[in-house]
Amino acid sequence: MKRTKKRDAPRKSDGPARVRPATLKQVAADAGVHPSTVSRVLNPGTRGMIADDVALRVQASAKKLGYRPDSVAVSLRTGRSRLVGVLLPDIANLVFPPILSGVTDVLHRSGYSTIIAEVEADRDSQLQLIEQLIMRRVDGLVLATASRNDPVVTYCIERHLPVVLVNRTEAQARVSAVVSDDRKAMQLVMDHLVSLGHRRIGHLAGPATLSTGFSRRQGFELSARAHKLTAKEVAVETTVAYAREEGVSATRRLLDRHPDLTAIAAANDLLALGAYEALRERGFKCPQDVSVVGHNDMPLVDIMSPPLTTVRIAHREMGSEAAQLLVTEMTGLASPKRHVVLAPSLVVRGSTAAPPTRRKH
Amino acid sequence: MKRTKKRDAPRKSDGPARVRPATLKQVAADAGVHPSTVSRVLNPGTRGMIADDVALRVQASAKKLGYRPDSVAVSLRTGRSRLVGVLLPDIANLVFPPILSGVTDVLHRSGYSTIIAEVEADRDSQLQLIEQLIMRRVDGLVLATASRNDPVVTYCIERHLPVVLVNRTEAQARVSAVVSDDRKAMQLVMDHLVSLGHRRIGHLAGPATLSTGFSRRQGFELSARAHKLTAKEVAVETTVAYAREEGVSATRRLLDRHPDLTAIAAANDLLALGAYEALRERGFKCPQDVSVVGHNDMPLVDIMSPPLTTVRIAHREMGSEAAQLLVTEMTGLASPKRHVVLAPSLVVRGSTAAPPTRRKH
DNA sequence: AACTAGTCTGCAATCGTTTGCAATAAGGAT
DNA sequence: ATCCTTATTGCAAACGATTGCAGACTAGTT
Repeated sequence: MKRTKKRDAPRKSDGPARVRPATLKQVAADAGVHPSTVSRVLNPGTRGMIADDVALRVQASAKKLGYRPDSVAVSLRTGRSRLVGVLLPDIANLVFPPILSGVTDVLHRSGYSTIIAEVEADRDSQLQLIEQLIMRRVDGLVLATASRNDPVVTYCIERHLPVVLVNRTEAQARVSAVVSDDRKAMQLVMDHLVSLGHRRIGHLAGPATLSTGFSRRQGFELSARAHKLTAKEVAVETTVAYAREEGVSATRRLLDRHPDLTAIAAANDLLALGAYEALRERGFKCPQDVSVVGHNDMPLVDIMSPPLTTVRIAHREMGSEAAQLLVTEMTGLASPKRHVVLAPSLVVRGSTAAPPTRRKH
Repeated sequence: MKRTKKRDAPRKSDGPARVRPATLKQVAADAGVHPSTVSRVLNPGTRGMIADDVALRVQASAKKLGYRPDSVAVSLRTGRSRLVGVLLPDIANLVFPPILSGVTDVLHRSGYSTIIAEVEADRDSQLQLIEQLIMRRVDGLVLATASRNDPVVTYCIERHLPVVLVNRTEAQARVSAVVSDDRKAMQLVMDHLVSLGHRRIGHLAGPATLSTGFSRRQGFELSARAHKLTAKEVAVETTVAYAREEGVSATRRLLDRHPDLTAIAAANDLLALGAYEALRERGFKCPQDVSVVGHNDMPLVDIMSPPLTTVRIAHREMGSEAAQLLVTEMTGLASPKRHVVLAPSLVVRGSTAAPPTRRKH
């Protein structure tokens, strides 16, 4: 008995045979042309090379067979994957979902898929993760994790991998970034507090390694000076992470050192909520005794008691803006590193009021 | 002048030449062996085929050149991508980040990357998205979006694509799923309320199309019957989405129909927070006049006023469990569809108390 | 001494596209 | 009629890995 060299696919059925969609070759066979012709018809850039009648025939076949290009093969051949990596410090932090949402929305709209990774602060694990993403040939990266001096950014620059920073930026301006105007934000906060009559104001600063922590503190100090607050009137306590417990302990320290302050400007809503706890614990009422201001206007702070006065940042827009930047940067061409600074706004709610006329002991 | 056929790579410099890592062939050349040998050395499964001395030499070369397998090429050849898709209804919903976190954690640990997509309820856009993921040859899917009768699940089954549902499940049990015991949870809630002395209890039900909405309502009704509450004593209002405003309006309707109820069991924390608002609006105090119970124990509900009594679900564990299931399912072999049901627990806080002895008018 | 069995490694095809180059045909200019 | 463009399509080589098959060599058996 003579064996045909190759009938169809021998298809050794290892497990449930995954149903594969039609391939270029099959479409070509159906339309009676060469695979390359099909490719050219289907790619907008080369569509013009092919005569209209042939193109129509090919498109018909493609539609008939339900052809979808295999993006893995495309990636291999072209070297671009239409994948971008998004690195987040903490998915569970309420600030990031809107950013992420904005990022993925724009990217999907531009035909990119996103690989999302939550990374620890640990540098080595970060680099390892980037390695993996590069292995997957991501076309670009969105970093929401940048510290003011970030080795990951350096690494990407060396690898010529397009990167956009979002929310946090680094000290040097080596790559594009989209951030909120943190200094300006603190100015708004201070203007508000001072106009209410506060002069003894404390600041719960974020980590100094992050641009948000650094710049907000700077904003606080500049603004304090602008309002001619003395060194005795203002106080700063630094935290090592944006977390409620950090806010609690930092507020305690603040109150220990300055028992007579009448307002606290926190670098972050979670810190502010921590302040709520610490104040309650010490028997202070907010806002009657001490006013509190947060930062970020994250979900639910509007229904705390008291509703938190805070700085609103257009997080979603921040994300979509960053994605937009990345898309233009990935399409090659010149890359004029851009820095987009979004304007924050103050949302006044119930946690700020005029300071008490006399300090209760 | 004679042109060398191909010196190195002609590398037409379109933009900044992306730095490519070493390839198999280069390692092979360095070690003086055939590429296939290198492949065999580096893949644990075939490592045994190669003599130890050769293997050592190859490994040395690989390390020296910093070789990393190109996963795109691997995908093309093997048909598996080590990518899984994760579909979420709403990244900004505080319930999903912990789930996501659990999922990605386990998957990364197993060498998978995750493509995360936020999808609209719209079925067509969902299917289109799945199409895209299949195009990318994802090895499996985690769905946090399942409705009780979900076309996406059907689609995946037809495509023989491994799927695991998380948090929400479908009415039939065609695929593996990890969910919380929603009926049991409502029983805990009702036991708590009844033991406090409540009998006139309202339920803010979630969408009936979702297993959570459906089962929690069912749990409520079964439990009411078990406690011999009459049809007049209990009331249910359905919402069309898990959102605060929905909670507000549904609570209004509930109070309109049953002005004398003393407790509200919500199918979700956001609905419960909506109830807070509606109650305040009508001049009812929680928990003095009306007790409220939520569901999910999402972040921050512990510092609301009053702190919300709610059902705690191990969301992160739910995610990691689901990922685990998916991993075993993706490794092929037999796939014994499993249904993991996690036990919920009641967290009693300040929003529940004994009913008022007399109803204030 | 010949034959069989067993190790180890190389060969070459393949996954599904894209793309430089060559080939063909048609049309216009001379 | 010949030559040169120009438009259209096919050919075949990549991209970087995996893998069935076969060849070479060693060792063991009769």
